[in-house]
Amino acid sequence: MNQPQTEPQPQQQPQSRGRADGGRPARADAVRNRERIVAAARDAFAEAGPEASLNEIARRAGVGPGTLYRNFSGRAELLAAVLEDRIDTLCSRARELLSAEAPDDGLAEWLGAFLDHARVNQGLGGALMLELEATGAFGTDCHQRILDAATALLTRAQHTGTARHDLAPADLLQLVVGIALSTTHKGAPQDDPEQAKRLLGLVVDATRAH
Amino acid sequence: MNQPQTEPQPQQQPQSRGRADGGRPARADAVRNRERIVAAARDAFAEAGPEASLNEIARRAGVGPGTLYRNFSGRAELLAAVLEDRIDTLCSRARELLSAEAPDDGLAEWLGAFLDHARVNQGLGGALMLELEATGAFGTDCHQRILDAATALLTRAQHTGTARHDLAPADLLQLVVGIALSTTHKGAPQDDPEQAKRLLGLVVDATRAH
DNA sequence: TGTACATCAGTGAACGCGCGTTCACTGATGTAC
DNA sequence: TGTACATCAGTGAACGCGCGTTCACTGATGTAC
Repeated sequence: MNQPQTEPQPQQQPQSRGRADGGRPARADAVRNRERIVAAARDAFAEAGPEASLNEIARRAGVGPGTLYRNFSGRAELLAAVLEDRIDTLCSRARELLSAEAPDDGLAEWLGAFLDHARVNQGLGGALMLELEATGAFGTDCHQRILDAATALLTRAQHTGTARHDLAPADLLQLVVGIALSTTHKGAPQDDPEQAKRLLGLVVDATRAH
Repeated sequence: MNQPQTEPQPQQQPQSRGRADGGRPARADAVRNRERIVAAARDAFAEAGPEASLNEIARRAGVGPGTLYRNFSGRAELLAAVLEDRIDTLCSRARELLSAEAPDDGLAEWLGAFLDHARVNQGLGGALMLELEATGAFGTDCHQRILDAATALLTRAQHTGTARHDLAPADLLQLVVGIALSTTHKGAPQDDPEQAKRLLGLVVDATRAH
């Protein structure tokens, strides 16, 4: 029934971007640190996968763990930051390929790019994109944007190319994510990009009508 | 230069099977506990994936952690014990299907069984089988046996069926493992056996010559 | 331009947690008589 | 069959570890004058 005596003031809620919502421009060192954290996270996720230690990421970025938490609410948000520009790249690549000469080839090439993307971070890129983000706090954007890109390319290949009509974009993506996951081993003994390419080739073949 | 004072005697090295190498038959409670540990591990791996807590497994089996270590050198050996009879089943199924009427169908059906197997334990079954075992202490048996089964069925489908000849058994397995991995989500939000079946259908289609 | 000040990002020791693993001890089991 | 004994499987508290996360404090930065 009684209020806590020492209200420790909220503090510490993660800011949205480079600029505080209300007024002040962001401090220079704050911006720099945010960038360093994202860069460290990119490396760490690529090496150790999506479950890389957050303390380790902070250490690599040369900041205290508290600083990481001031900038990001947790792992999911950090992942999203890392994935964001990768996804931007994929989406604009899709836009280019939509005006490619052969729709089938455009689809195939984009799937190759998507596979490369999904294989970084030990396939987490793809896996979390399809899953964590859907439940994540910051919106379903990433997942949806990739799905939209795939849908556009596949639809075109179905209408003016030779892609089979009984194929859902989500299934196609899931299959490629599977290739990414199965070809990036846990402890990274040796991954095999050649095998990944071969497997993608099989999947691409499977998209053609009979 | 001086020897350690209290040599704590070796003790505790895991016994091979139900019978001690030298002489004595295994004690009744020892056999019972081993079985309970394997059963608990089977459940735990299925629920929490291959990284399920070993202490938790011991707890479920109603034994102390030390007992687990008396019976198994560690996670890998425990996994192998769990996988062993699953793999036995797959191999004998393969033997049956080798005399199936339509080689293509035999291959397709076995791949379905393999997919089911790989999806249990959150795809670990497949993943670790293809990887950990190769480096594991107890032999490359599991991996090799699965590969042999797949090779036999695929070879037959290539010679007397319609399977394309430029397809390696290992690639085919890897693709199916990928499906297993990508369709069994991390936190098990909802896995979707239907999607897994659809994806397998696509892969099976991809095995047919043009 | 130079200085005083308020803001708020950064710090990092510390917490609680569950993990894998060990080992001195206990006691159930099977054996010998 | 009944009893004494030796073996060795089982026990579980304890260890060290790294994790995610917190928060009282410090001090760099940008602003106002």
